[in-house]
Amino acid sequence: MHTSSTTAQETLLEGLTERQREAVRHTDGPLLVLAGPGSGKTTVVTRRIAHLIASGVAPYRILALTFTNKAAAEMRDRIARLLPPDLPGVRGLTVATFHSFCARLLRRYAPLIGLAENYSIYDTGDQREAIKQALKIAGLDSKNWTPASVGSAISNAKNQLLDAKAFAAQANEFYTRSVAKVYTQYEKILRQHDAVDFDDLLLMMAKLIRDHEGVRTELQERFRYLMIDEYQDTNHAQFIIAHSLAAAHRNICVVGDPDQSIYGWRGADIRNIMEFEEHYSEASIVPLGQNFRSTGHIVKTADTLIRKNRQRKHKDLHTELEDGERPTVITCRDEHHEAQLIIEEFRKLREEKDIPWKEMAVLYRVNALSRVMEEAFRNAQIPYVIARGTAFYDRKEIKDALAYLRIITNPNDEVALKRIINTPTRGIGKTTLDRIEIYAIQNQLGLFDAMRQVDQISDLTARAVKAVQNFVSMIESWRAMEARAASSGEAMPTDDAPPHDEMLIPDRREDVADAEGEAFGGRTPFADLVERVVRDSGMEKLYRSAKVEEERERLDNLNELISAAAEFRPAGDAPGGEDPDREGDDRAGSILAAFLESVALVSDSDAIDPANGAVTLMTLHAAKGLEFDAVALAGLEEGLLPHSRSLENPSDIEEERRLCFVGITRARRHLLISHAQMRTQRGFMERTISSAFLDELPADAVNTLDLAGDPYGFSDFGATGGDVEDDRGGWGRTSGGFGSARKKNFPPRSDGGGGARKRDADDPFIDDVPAVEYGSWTPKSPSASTSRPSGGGGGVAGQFPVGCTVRHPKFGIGRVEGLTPRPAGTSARVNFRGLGVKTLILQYAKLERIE
DNA sequence: CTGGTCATTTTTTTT
DNA sequence: AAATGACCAG
Repeated sequence: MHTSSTTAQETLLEGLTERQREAVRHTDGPLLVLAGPGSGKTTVVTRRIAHLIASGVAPYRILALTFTNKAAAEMRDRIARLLPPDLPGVRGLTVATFHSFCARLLRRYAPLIGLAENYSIYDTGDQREAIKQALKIAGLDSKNWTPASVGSAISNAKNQLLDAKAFAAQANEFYTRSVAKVYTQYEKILRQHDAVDFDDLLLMMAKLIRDHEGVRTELQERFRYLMIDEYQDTNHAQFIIAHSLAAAHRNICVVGDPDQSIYGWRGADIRNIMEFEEHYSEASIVPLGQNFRSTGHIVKTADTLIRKNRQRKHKDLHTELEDGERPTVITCRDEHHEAQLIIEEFRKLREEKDIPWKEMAVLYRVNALSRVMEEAFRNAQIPYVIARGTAFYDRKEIKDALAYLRIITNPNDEVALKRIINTPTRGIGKTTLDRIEIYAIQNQLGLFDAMRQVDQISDLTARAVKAVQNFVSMIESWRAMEARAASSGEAMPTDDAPPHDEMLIPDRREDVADAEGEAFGGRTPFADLVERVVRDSGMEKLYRSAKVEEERERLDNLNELISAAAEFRPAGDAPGGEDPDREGDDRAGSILAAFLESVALVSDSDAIDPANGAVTLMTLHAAKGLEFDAVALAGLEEGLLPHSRSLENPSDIEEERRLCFVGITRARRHLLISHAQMRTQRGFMERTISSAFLDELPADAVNTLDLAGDPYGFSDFGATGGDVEDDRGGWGRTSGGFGSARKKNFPPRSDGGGGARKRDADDPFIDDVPAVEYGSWTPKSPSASTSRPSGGGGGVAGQFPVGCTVRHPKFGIGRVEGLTPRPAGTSARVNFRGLGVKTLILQYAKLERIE
């Protein structure tokens, strides 16, 4: 036993430098690891944890905190690989993000602080809604007070651990006093909704530890060894949480690099890492300056740049690798040219150096730059992925579905409720909602409770009452279903029988056939619930019958959500328990709650999947912690990098410089830095000024190349009209974007890039051309997309089948392209000559069928 | 009540 | 350019 762990310990030191070993071997007491880029930080951290375990520390006594789920997952994974697979108790190890750690503990200790266990987590969008409401109540004009600016003021306050009361107490200027008013209202709203925002997770956790000695000692008892990654990015609240946890045993190991602190705007306090030694005078400090990642010229470029920062502790950055290729700075004409040149370069690297696409990345300061890049990569037929992890969960249909799910667990989540109360439309319009709200206020009820008693509300049409009642009982039937699932062993796969239930909509399995497909066999009651929601809510029907392809794709996304639900397993390492061997399955809430929590806390960087063979496009922020053989750093222009918002404050400029430093140090061997002379911003093409950072790069380590006059930028889009070899791009002529013409003109995309097509404004053949002159719909091409068996259209619809020609008193002659039955009456999409498509309600529109 | 059109605005970065 | 908010025909 002892021998085996001794050898295990030795194995863990293999292949490390003396410095690295020092960090790995360290066990007790405070430790600061200053880890420069590419210095083997993750290796050191994971081995250190494995080493602790090998030295006899029980895994459940260790807590490692990161910033992103991806970092946590990777750490967990790498630690697991360092340990014998059968080691007992490994599952007790807690590796989590700050936010998810806090979220779970808050759930556990919710009653102590008067929080509902089933609380919702408000994302930025939800937060915005709540703040809007707060602004209204506080009586502030939303003209001068944008939800965003107030929101960030509130966020700053929360990061400083100032709650509304504390903030108000120290607010003496007009501005802060106003913010204080909104803040107070906002908090009230959150509490009424049983909701917390991201900052609350930290704030409330910090307060919980501070104010409740029992909790504090319990957690200190359990987590004897604390590890914090990316420590330079911690804010004050996180600082307090970490140090309260460590106060008793002082076994705190923090790892970070002040030069990579890029989250100051989010409240990260670089002093946390700079002053670590002042907080822990007995701390050991291990600087890791040797870079194992990048070749010499790249390291020198990065080092030279970062030395320009004044507020900085000097750190020696060096490499023993060969000098390698020099980074190249190129000047381009405009953003299109820039994208072209990057693509040329990547192609060359692939062909000549055999570098795979997945080892290449394009980095930029702002997401807005991704559009042009994306388009260029698509046209060039190079596989690419955009690191937008939230993108999936940002989709309207997904947000809607999640709002439905939220309302199941938390009836007081009114932001969710309002979002979906009439989506898809079910006849609960604004007037109805207003009346319900008034009733709710008069009777001191929550919105949902008010809806439960709609029949008590005067002035509502019978129709509206009925609609509301249906809505309420739909939600309640889901709730019943969820409760049943929760009580009957939820991890069990279901037998195929759908839970029998008071169904509002007959459960037609055939409808679902294609929703199942791949998820076959792995179905869980929870996935069934999600599916039910998608179906009962009417979303399925809505999108299935949509006429636009883009809309119909939303159904695929919803199916993806169902699959995600089927695969979802709550994180096992719920912290806080007393039982060492417990497998951590002690979450307070249901699977549903855990799912919603995990979904609320995903980040962009979580989505980066190294497995796929594609070039990665992402922001500099998202790139932190990653590395690639080849990196292109785009948009090195004043106003962009450094960003215009940072120009006033010298310390903000330093953060921009660090951002640039982070970008440079992502590259292993090839680095291309670009700027364009002209760039389209806010719809206008403007002249740019090259970034001051470019002048700070070492002249002897980089190549500079002015390609603005370069001829081979021809490849642009302007390739007007006639470019014969490009027969796939020709939007225009044949298609004209009407009728059956679908947007399939682009080469197939690897990833759901889908939309964002661009009109070629220069093409004389499209736009403003009356659709009728283009014969595409004269022949009876059974335009696959629009033909629908007009189901349930009812009376009038039969007279105007899809494809027939009609006359409208005002719009003239047109052709019916689609019919959509709605409660309000069937609507028809009619393409009128010279006017384009209009949507008309058949029963009102005075249509006349001709021919 | 719905959905289109028109007018107005834009904090970049993210848990 | 794109996304939200306000307004009116059907």
